[in-house]
Amino acid sequence: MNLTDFLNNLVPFSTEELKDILLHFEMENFNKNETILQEGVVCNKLYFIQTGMGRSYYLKKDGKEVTQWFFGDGEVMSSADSFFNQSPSFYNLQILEDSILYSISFEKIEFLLAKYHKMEKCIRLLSIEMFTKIVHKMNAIQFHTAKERYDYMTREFPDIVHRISLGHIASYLGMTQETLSRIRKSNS
Amino acid sequence: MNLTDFLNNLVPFSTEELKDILLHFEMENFNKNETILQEGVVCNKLYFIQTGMGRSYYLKKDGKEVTQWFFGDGEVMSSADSFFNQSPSFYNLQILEDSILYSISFEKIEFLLAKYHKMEKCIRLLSIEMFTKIVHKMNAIQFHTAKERYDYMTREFPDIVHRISLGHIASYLGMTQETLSRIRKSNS
DNA sequence: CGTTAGTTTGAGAGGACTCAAAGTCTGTGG
DNA sequence: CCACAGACTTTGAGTCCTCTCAAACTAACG
Repeated sequence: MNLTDFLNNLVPFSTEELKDILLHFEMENFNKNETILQEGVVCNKLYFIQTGMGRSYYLKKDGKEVTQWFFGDGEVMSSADSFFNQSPSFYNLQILEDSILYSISFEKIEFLLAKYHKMEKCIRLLSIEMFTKIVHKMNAIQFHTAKERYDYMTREFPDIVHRISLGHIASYLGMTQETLSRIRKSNS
Repeated sequence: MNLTDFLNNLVPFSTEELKDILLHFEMENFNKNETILQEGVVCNKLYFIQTGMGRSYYLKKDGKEVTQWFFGDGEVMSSADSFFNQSPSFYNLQILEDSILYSISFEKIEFLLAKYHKMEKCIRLLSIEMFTKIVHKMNAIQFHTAKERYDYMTREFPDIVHRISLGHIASYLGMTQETLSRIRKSNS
Protein backbone atom coordinates (compact mmCIF):
# COMPACT_ATOMS: atom_id res chain seq x y z
CA MET A 1 0.00 0.00 0.00
CA ASN A 2 1.30 3.47 -0.84
CA LEU A 3 0.92 6.65 1.16
CA THR A 4 -1.85 8.03 -1.00
CA ASP A 5 -4.03 4.99 -0.50
CA PHE A 6 -3.19 4.89 3.16
CA LEU A 7 -4.38 8.46 3.71
CA ASN A 8 -7.41 8.01 1.48
CA ASN A 9 -8.43 4.93 3.38
CA LEU A 10 -8.56 6.86 6.61
CA VAL A 11 -10.37 9.87 5.17
CA PRO A 12 -11.41 10.43 1.56
CA PHE A 13 -9.45 13.45 0.39
CA SER A 14 -9.89 15.33 -2.86
CA THR A 15 -7.15 14.95 -5.45
CA GLU A 16 -6.12 18.52 -4.82
CA GLU A 17 -5.89 18.11 -1.09
CA LEU A 18 -3.88 14.93 -1.46
CA LYS A 19 -1.48 16.60 -3.82
CA ASP A 20 -0.87 19.38 -1.34
CA ILE A 21 -0.50 17.00 1.58
CA LEU A 22 1.94 14.71 -0.20
CA LEU A 23 4.12 17.70 -0.99
CA HIS A 24 4.92 17.92 2.71
CA PHE A 25 6.33 14.42 2.87
CA GLU A 26 9.76 13.46 1.66
CA MET A 27 11.15 10.14 0.67
CA GLU A 28 14.03 8.68 2.67
CA ASN A 29 15.99 5.48 2.23
CA PHE A 30 17.49 3.60 5.12
CA ASN A 31 19.65 0.53 5.40
CA LYS A 32 19.19 -2.47 7.60
CA ASN A 33 20.19 -1.85 11.20
CA GLU A 34 20.20 1.93 10.93
CA THR A 35 18.95 3.72 14.00
CA ILE A 36 16.70 6.60 13.02
CA LEU A 37 15.85 7.82 16.51
CA GLN A 38 17.80 7.68 19.74
CA GLU A 39 16.24 7.18 23.14
CA GLY A 40 15.97 10.51 24.96
CA VAL A 41 15.75 12.61 21.80
CA VAL A 42 12.49 14.24 20.73
CA CYS A 43 11.05 12.39 17.75
CA ASN A 44 10.61 14.97 15.05
CA LYS A 45 9.28 12.79 12.29
CA LEU A 46 6.42 10.54 11.47
CA TYR A 47 7.34 7.87 8.94
CA PHE A 48 5.19 5.95 6.53
CA ILE A 49 6.78 2.67 5.49
CA GLN A 50 6.51 2.19 1.75
CA THR A 51 8.54 -1.00 1.86
CA GLY A 52 10.61 -2.44 4.64
CA MET A 53 10.31 -2.93 8.32
CA GLY A 54 11.34 -1.42 11.61
CA ARG A 55 10.94 -1.66 15.33
CA SER A 56 10.92 0.47 18.45
CA TYR A 57 12.86 -0.72 21.47
CA TYR A 58 14.43 0.46 24.68
CA LEU A 59 17.20 -0.71 26.94
CA LYS A 60 16.47 -2.00 30.39
CA LYS A 61 18.73 -1.00 33.24
CA ASP A 62 20.53 -4.32 32.91
CA GLY A 63 21.33 -3.47 29.31
CA LYS A 64 18.90 -5.88 27.70
CA GLU A 65 16.80 -4.73 24.79
CA VAL A 66 13.02 -4.73 24.93
CA THR A 67 11.19 -4.49 21.64
CA GLN A 68 8.09 -2.41 22.02
CA TRP A 69 6.59 -2.61 18.56
CA PHE A 70 7.17 -3.80 15.01
CA PHE A 71 6.27 -1.67 12.00
CA GLY A 72 5.67 -3.25 8.63
CA ASP A 73 4.92 -2.15 5.07
CA GLY A 74 2.04 0.24 4.73
CA GLU A 75 2.16 1.26 8.35
CA VAL A 76 3.13 4.39 10.19
CA MET A 77 6.32 4.24 12.20
CA SER A 78 7.18 6.72 14.90
CA SER A 79 7.69 7.18 18.58
CA ALA A 80 4.11 8.42 18.61
CA ASP A 81 4.05 9.67 22.17
CA SER A 82 7.27 11.62 21.68
CA PHE A 83 6.28 12.95 18.29
CA PHE A 84 2.85 14.25 19.18
CA ASN A 85 3.79 15.57 22.59
CA GLN A 86 7.24 16.68 21.45
CA SER A 87 8.74 15.07 24.52
CA PRO A 88 11.92 12.98 24.77
CA SER A 89 11.44 9.55 23.30
CA PHE A 90 11.45 6.54 25.51
CA TYR A 91 12.38 4.40 22.53
CA ASN A 92 14.94 3.92 19.84
CA LEU A 93 13.66 3.46 16.33
CA GLN A 94 15.59 0.99 14.22
CA ILE A 95 15.29 -0.17 10.64
CA LEU A 96 15.27 -3.95 10.34
CA GLU A 97 15.35 -4.31 6.57
CA ASP A 98 16.47 -1.93 3.83
CA SER A 99 13.50 0.42 3.66
CA ILE A 100 11.87 3.19 1.75
CA LEU A 101 10.04 5.60 4.02
CA TYR A 102 8.08 8.80 3.58
CA SER A 103 8.61 11.22 6.42
CA ILE A 104 6.87 14.35 7.63
CA SER A 105 8.13 16.69 10.31
CA PHE A 106 6.15 17.82 13.33
CA GLU A 107 6.02 21.40 12.08
CA LYS A 108 4.66 20.32 8.73
CA ILE A 109 2.04 18.06 10.17
CA GLU A 110 0.93 20.78 12.56
CA PHE A 111 0.57 23.02 9.57
CA LEU A 112 -1.57 20.46 7.75
CA LEU A 113 -3.64 19.73 10.84
CA ALA A 114 -4.46 23.41 11.13
CA LYS A 115 -5.12 23.81 7.44
CA TYR A 116 -7.37 20.81 6.88
CA HIS A 117 -10.17 19.70 9.13
CA LYS A 118 -9.94 16.36 7.34
CA MET A 119 -6.28 16.01 8.23
CA GLU A 120 -7.17 16.41 11.87
CA LYS A 121 -9.71 13.64 11.45
CA CYS A 122 -7.17 11.49 9.66
CA ILE A 123 -4.71 11.73 12.52
CA ARG A 124 -7.46 11.18 15.05
CA LEU A 125 -8.42 7.94 13.35
CA LEU A 126 -4.81 6.94 13.16
CA SER A 127 -4.38 7.59 16.88
CA ILE A 128 -7.40 5.50 17.75
CA GLU A 129 -6.11 2.73 15.56
CA MET A 130 -2.75 2.75 17.34
CA PHE A 131 -4.57 2.73 20.64
CA THR A 132 -6.68 -0.23 19.59
CA LYS A 133 -3.66 -2.20 18.49
CA ILE A 134 -1.74 -1.71 21.65
CA VAL A 135 -4.74 -2.64 23.75
CA HIS A 136 -4.88 -5.90 21.84
CA LYS A 137 -1.26 -6.60 22.60
CA MET A 138 -1.78 -5.75 26.22
CA ASN A 139 -4.65 -8.21 26.50
CA ALA A 140 -2.69 -10.86 24.70
CA ILE A 141 0.23 -10.57 27.05
CA GLN A 142 -1.34 -9.97 30.42
CA PHE A 143 -2.20 -13.18 32.21
CA HIS A 144 -1.09 -15.46 29.44
CA THR A 145 1.63 -18.07 29.33
CA ALA A 146 4.64 -17.72 27.08
CA LYS A 147 3.14 -20.23 24.67
CA GLU A 148 -0.16 -18.38 24.46
CA ARG A 149 1.63 -15.11 23.79
CA TYR A 150 3.55 -16.64 20.94
CA ASP A 151 0.36 -18.07 19.49
CA TYR A 152 -1.15 -14.58 19.57
CA MET A 153 1.84 -13.33 17.60
CA THR A 154 1.54 -15.95 14.89
CA ARG A 155 -2.17 -15.25 14.64
CA GLU A 156 -1.93 -11.45 14.61
CA PHE A 157 1.26 -11.05 12.57
CA PRO A 158 1.70 -14.24 10.54
CA ASP A 159 3.80 -12.45 7.93
CA ILE A 160 6.09 -10.68 10.36
CA VAL A 161 6.96 -13.67 12.48
CA HIS A 162 9.26 -15.15 9.85
CA ARG A 163 11.05 -11.95 8.91
CA ILE A 164 12.26 -11.13 12.37
CA SER A 165 14.94 -12.63 14.57
CA LEU A 166 13.96 -14.83 17.45
CA GLY A 167 15.56 -12.52 19.98
CA HIS A 168 13.52 -9.52 18.85
CA ILE A 169 10.29 -11.46 18.92
CA ALA A 170 11.04 -12.85 22.36
CA SER A 171 11.66 -9.41 23.78
CA TYR A 172 8.49 -8.13 22.12
CA LEU A 173 6.48 -10.86 23.78
CA GLY A 174 8.08 -10.41 27.16
CA MET A 175 10.02 -13.63 27.40
CA THR A 176 13.62 -14.78 26.99
CA GLN A 177 15.07 -16.08 23.77
CA GLU A 178 15.60 -19.47 25.32
CA THR A 179 11.96 -19.77 26.25
CA LEU A 180 10.80 -18.79 22.77
CA SER A 181 13.19 -21.26 21.21
CA ARG A 182 11.77 -24.05 23.34
CA ILE A 183 8.21 -23.05 22.44
CA ARG A 184 8.98 -23.15 18.75
CA LYS A 185 10.48 -26.56 19.16
CA SER A 186 7.46 -27.93 21.01
CA ASN A 187 5.08 -26.40 18.43
CA SER A 188 6.64 -28.22 15.52
CA MET B 1 -12.08 19.22 37.39
CA ASN B 2 -15.30 19.82 35.51
CA LEU B 3 -16.11 19.04 31.91
CA THR B 4 -15.70 22.63 30.73
CA ASP B 5 -12.19 22.88 32.08
CA PHE B 6 -11.36 19.45 30.78
CA LEU B 7 -12.32 20.39 27.23
CA ASN B 8 -10.72 23.82 27.46
CA ASN B 9 -7.48 22.28 28.64
CA LEU B 10 -7.26 20.16 25.55
CA VAL B 11 -8.22 22.92 23.13
CA PRO B 12 -9.16 26.50 23.96
CA PHE B 13 -12.76 26.90 22.87
CA SER B 14 -14.74 30.12 22.71
CA THR B 15 -17.51 30.55 25.26
CA GLU B 16 -20.05 30.14 22.51
CA GLU B 17 -18.57 26.94 21.20
CA LEU B 18 -18.34 25.48 24.67
CA LYS B 19 -21.93 26.29 25.37
CA ASP B 20 -23.02 24.51 22.23
CA ILE B 21 -20.81 21.50 22.90
CA LEU B 22 -21.94 21.09 26.48
CA LEU B 23 -25.55 21.05 25.30
CA HIS B 24 -24.85 17.70 23.71
CA PHE B 25 -23.82 16.10 26.96
CA GLU B 26 -26.21 14.91 29.59
CA MET B 27 -25.70 14.26 33.26
CA GLU B 28 -26.20 10.74 34.58
CA ASN B 29 -25.96 9.36 38.08
CA PHE B 30 -24.85 5.82 38.82
CA ASN B 31 -24.54 3.79 41.95
CA LYS B 32 -21.65 1.72 43.13
CA ASN B 33 -21.36 -1.63 41.34
CA GLU B 34 -23.66 -0.69 38.48
CA THR B 35 -22.60 -2.07 35.13
CA ILE B 36 -23.00 0.54 32.43
CA LEU B 37 -21.75 -1.53 29.52
CA GLN B 38 -21.82 -5.24 28.85
CA GLU B 39 -19.11 -7.17 27.09
CA GLY B 40 -20.13 -7.83 23.46
CA VAL B 41 -22.38 -4.78 23.19
CA VAL B 42 -21.37 -1.74 21.14
CA CYS B 43 -20.41 1.10 23.45
CA ASN B 44 -22.58 4.02 22.48
CA LYS B 45 -21.43 6.56 25.00
CA LEU B 46 -18.37 8.41 26.07
CA TYR B 47 -18.50 9.40 29.74
CA PHE B 48 -16.75 12.18 31.57
CA ILE B 49 -16.43 11.47 35.28
CA GLN B 50 -17.40 14.51 37.30
CA THR B 51 -17.00 12.66 40.58
CA GLY B 52 -16.60 8.99 41.24
CA MET B 53 -14.69 6.13 39.78
CA GLY B 54 -15.07 3.19 37.44
CA ARG B 55 -13.21 0.41 35.74
CA SER B 56 -13.22 -1.67 32.59
CA TYR B 57 -12.79 -5.40 32.86
CA TYR B 58 -13.37 -8.65 31.04
CA LEU B 59 -13.82 -12.27 31.98
CA LYS B 60 -11.24 -14.85 31.13
CA LYS B 61 -12.34 -18.24 29.88
CA ASP B 62 -11.86 -19.64 33.38
CA GLY B 63 -14.32 -17.04 34.69
CA LYS B 64 -11.79 -14.82 36.42
CA GLU B 65 -12.07 -11.08 36.03
CA VAL B 66 -9.27 -9.06 34.52
CA THR B 67 -9.34 -5.32 35.15
CA GLN B 68 -8.16 -3.45 32.11
CA TRP B 69 -8.29 0.13 33.32
CA PHE B 70 -9.38 2.41 36.15
CA PHE B 71 -11.09 5.72 35.50
CA GLY B 72 -11.03 8.47 38.12
CA ASP B 73 -12.48 11.95 38.61
CA GLY B 74 -11.88 14.34 35.75
CA GLU B 75 -11.17 11.56 33.30
CA VAL B 76 -12.96 10.13 30.30
CA MET B 77 -14.42 6.69 30.71
CA SER B 78 -15.46 4.50 27.82
CA SER B 79 -14.68 1.37 25.93
CA ALA B 80 -12.78 3.62 23.56
CA ASP B 81 -12.08 1.06 20.90
CA SER B 82 -15.71 -0.02 20.80
CA PHE B 83 -17.06 3.52 20.93
CA PHE B 84 -14.96 5.02 18.16
CA ASN B 85 -15.09 2.00 15.88
CA GLN B 86 -18.67 1.14 16.83
CA SER B 87 -17.66 -2.46 17.27
CA PRO B 88 -18.68 -4.89 20.03
CA SER B 89 -16.94 -4.09 23.28
CA PHE B 90 -14.36 -6.45 24.64
CA TYR B 91 -14.97 -5.01 28.10
CA ASN B 92 -17.57 -4.43 30.73
CA LEU B 93 -17.73 -0.97 32.24
CA GLN B 94 -18.52 -0.87 35.91
CA ILE B 95 -19.01 1.94 38.39
CA LEU B 96 -16.92 1.47 41.54
CA GLU B 97 -18.23 4.37 43.62
CA ASP B 98 -21.44 6.37 43.44
CA SER B 99 -20.71 8.65 40.52
CA ILE B 100 -21.84 11.66 38.55
CA LEU B 101 -21.04 11.35 34.87
CA TYR B 102 -21.60 13.42 31.78
CA SER B 103 -22.28 11.35 28.72
CA ILE B 104 -22.34 11.95 25.01
CA SER B 105 -23.57 9.54 22.36
CA PHE B 106 -21.62 8.48 19.30
CA GLU B 107 -24.06 10.25 16.99
CA LYS B 108 -23.73 13.50 18.88
CA ILE B 109 -19.98 13.41 19.02
CA GLU B 110 -19.82 12.66 15.30
CA PHE B 111 -22.00 15.69 14.77
CA LEU B 112 -19.68 17.86 16.85
CA LEU B 113 -16.58 16.44 15.20
CA ALA B 114 -17.97 17.38 11.81
CA LYS B 115 -19.12 20.79 12.96
CA TYR B 116 -16.00 21.94 14.76
CA HIS B 117 -12.46 21.52 13.50
CA LYS B 118 -11.41 22.18 17.10
CA MET B 119 -13.52 19.33 18.36
CA GLU B 120 -11.72 17.00 16.02
CA LYS B 121 -8.45 18.25 17.44
CA CYS B 122 -9.75 17.83 20.96
CA ILE B 123 -10.56 14.18 20.39
CA ARG B 124 -7.30 13.63 18.58
CA LEU B 125 -5.40 14.91 21.59
CA LEU B 126 -7.53 12.80 23.87
CA SER B 127 -6.78 9.72 21.77
CA ILE B 128 -3.07 10.35 21.88
CA GLU B 129 -3.26 10.82 25.61
CA MET B 130 -5.04 7.48 26.04
CA PHE B 131 -2.45 5.90 23.81
CA THR B 132 0.38 7.36 25.85
CA LYS B 133 -1.10 6.12 29.10
CA ILE B 134 -1.59 2.59 27.95
CA VAL B 135 1.93 2.47 26.56
CA HIS B 136 3.18 3.43 30.00
CA LYS B 137 1.24 0.63 31.59
CA MET B 138 2.52 -1.79 29.00
CA ASN B 139 6.11 -0.86 29.74
CA ALA B 140 5.53 -1.04 33.45
CA ILE B 141 4.13 -4.53 33.22
CA GLN B 142 6.23 -6.20 30.58
CA PHE B 143 9.39 -7.75 31.98
CA HIS B 144 8.84 -6.57 35.50
CA THR B 145 8.34 -8.53 38.67
CA ALA B 146 5.11 -8.39 40.62
CA LYS B 147 6.70 -6.06 43.13
CA GLU B 148 7.93 -3.66 40.47
CA ARG B 149 4.48 -3.57 38.88
CA TYR B 150 2.89 -2.64 42.17
CA ASP B 151 5.47 0.08 42.73
CA TYR B 152 4.56 1.51 39.33
CA MET B 153 0.94 1.59 40.41
CA THR B 154 1.63 3.48 43.65
CA ARG B 155 3.81 5.91 41.74
CA GLU B 156 1.43 6.49 38.84
CA PHE B 157 -1.87 6.38 40.73
CA PRO B 158 -1.12 7.16 44.38
CA ASP B 159 -4.67 8.37 45.00
CA ILE B 160 -6.42 5.46 43.33
CA VAL B 161 -4.51 2.69 45.07
CA HIS B 162 -6.31 3.21 48.35
CA ARG B 163 -9.82 3.53 46.96
CA ILE B 164 -9.84 0.21 45.17
CA SER B 165 -10.06 -3.35 46.38
CA LEU B 166 -7.00 -5.51 46.43
CA GLY B 167 -8.51 -8.01 44.03
CA HIS B 168 -9.22 -5.40 41.38
CA ILE B 169 -5.73 -3.95 41.61
CA ALA B 170 -4.15 -7.38 41.41
CA SER B 171 -6.06 -8.24 38.26
CA TYR B 172 -5.13 -4.86 36.78
CA LEU B 173 -1.46 -5.55 37.38
CA GLY B 174 -1.58 -9.08 36.09
CA MET B 175 -1.02 -10.98 39.31
CA THR B 176 -3.10 -12.92 41.82
CA GLN B 177 -4.64 -11.42 44.93
CA GLU B 178 -2.43 -13.57 47.10
CA THR B 179 0.71 -12.29 45.47
CA LEU B 180 -0.37 -8.66 45.86
CA SER B 181 -1.28 -9.24 49.48
CA ARG B 182 2.19 -10.62 50.15
CA ILE B 183 3.83 -7.69 48.39
CA ARG B 184 1.91 -5.19 50.48
CA LYS B 185 2.94 -7.01 53.59
CA SER B 186 6.61 -7.00 52.65
CA ASN B 187 6.45 -3.30 51.71
CA SER B 188 5.24 -2.20 55.10
C1' DC C 1 -24.88 -9.96 65.28
C1' DG C 2 -24.74 -13.00 61.52
C1' DT C 3 -23.68 -13.29 56.63
C1' DT C 4 -20.96 -12.31 52.91
C1' DA C 5 -17.24 -10.12 50.58
C1' DG C 6 -12.60 -9.22 50.91
C1' DT C 7 -7.81 -10.16 52.73
C1' DT C 8 -4.13 -12.82 54.69
C1' DT C 9 -1.34 -16.87 55.45
C1' DG C 10 0.59 -21.47 54.34
C1' DA C 11 2.34 -25.36 51.55
C1' DG C 12 3.42 -27.37 47.33
C1' DA C 13 3.89 -27.33 42.17
C1' DG C 14 5.36 -25.54 37.90
C1' DG C 15 6.65 -22.22 34.42
C1' DA C 16 10.02 -19.16 33.07
C1' DC C 17 14.45 -17.27 34.29
C1' DT C 18 19.64 -17.35 34.60
C1' DC C 19 23.95 -19.01 33.41
C1' DA C 20 26.67 -21.84 30.48
C1' DA C 21 28.01 -24.20 26.44
C1' DA C 22 27.32 -26.28 22.05
C1' DG C 23 25.50 -25.95 17.55
C1' DT C 24 23.97 -23.45 13.26
C1' DC C 25 23.58 -19.80 10.00
C1' DT C 26 25.23 -15.74 7.26
C1' DG C 27 28.10 -12.79 4.98
C1' DT C 28 32.69 -11.27 3.78
C1' DG C 29 37.36 -11.81 2.20
C1' DG C 30 40.82 -14.68 0.45
C1' DC D 1 33.79 -21.00 -4.22
C1' DC D 2 35.42 -22.11 0.20
C1' DA D 3 36.71 -20.79 4.97
C1' DC D 4 36.25 -18.33 8.89
C1' DA D 5 34.31 -14.85 12.17
C1' DG D 6 30.54 -13.14 14.31
C1' DA D 7 25.77 -13.32 15.13
C1' DC D 8 22.01 -16.01 16.17
C1' DT D 9 19.68 -20.26 17.95
C1' DT D 10 19.33 -24.41 20.55
C1' DT D 11 19.96 -27.33 24.50
C1' DG D 12 20.81 -28.38 29.41
C1' DA D 13 20.70 -27.90 34.46
C1' DG D 14 19.45 -25.64 38.44
C1' DT D 15 16.85 -21.89 40.81
C1' DC D 16 13.27 -18.81 42.03
C1' DC D 17 9.10 -16.33 41.50
C1' DT D 18 4.41 -16.63 41.10
C1' DC D 19 0.59 -19.61 40.73
C1' DT D 20 -2.92 -22.86 42.68
C1' DC D 21 -5.53 -24.74 46.20
C1' DA D 22 -7.04 -24.47 50.89
C1' DA D 23 -8.18 -22.51 55.11
C1' DA D 24 -8.28 -18.93 58.57
C1' DC D 25 -9.00 -14.35 59.52
C1' DT D 26 -11.14 -9.50 59.14
C1' DA D 27 -14.19 -5.95 57.64
C1' DA D 28 -18.44 -4.25 55.92
C1' DC D 29 -23.38 -4.15 55.81
C1' DG D 30 -28.11 -5.03 56.61
